[in-house]
Amino acid sequence: MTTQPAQSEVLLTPSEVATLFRVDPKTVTRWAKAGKLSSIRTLGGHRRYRESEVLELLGVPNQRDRQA
Amino acid sequence: MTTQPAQSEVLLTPSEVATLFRVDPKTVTRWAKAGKLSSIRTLGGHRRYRESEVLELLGVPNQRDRQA
DNA sequence: AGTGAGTTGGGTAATTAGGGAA
DNA sequence: CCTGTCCTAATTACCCAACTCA
Repeated sequence: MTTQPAQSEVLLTPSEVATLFRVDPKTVTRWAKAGKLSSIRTLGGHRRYRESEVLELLGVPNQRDRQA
Repeated sequence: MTTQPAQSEVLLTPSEVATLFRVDPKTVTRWAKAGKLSSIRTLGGHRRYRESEVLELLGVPNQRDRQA
């Protein structure tokens, strides 16, 4: 462990999230627009999603909260 | 490039499962509601089904349990 | 600087959920 | 007991052109 960025979060692209949920990328965009999924924007306006949040919604137990 | 982020289950839509079983999609929904088939929900409430589980129920030998 | 893939936006069909009755 | 169908409302999928990303 050397220089660990403060809070590095693994981000997923719209198509990656869409693949996980078996939906269209556009649907993921609607979820973000509806506030059901938090999104981070690139400087060009493209959306990125937190992997931890997506996996959580998919029902995949998180490593940090595996005591739940 | 659709990089696979994490181990993801391949999911099937209700109509796809219905086609495989030669039943109405509504029937698949009843199976899920009765707990006979596990389902994952999209953020909009639509159900998705695990391909591995469906194939298992169809009698297709699973690749992961091929040592059985 | 240019190319190809991915994303965004808006608009319109197609699926799905839910309950209920045959 | 199980399934297929009818109904309405909600969600999702595919169409386009323009922009961003790597």
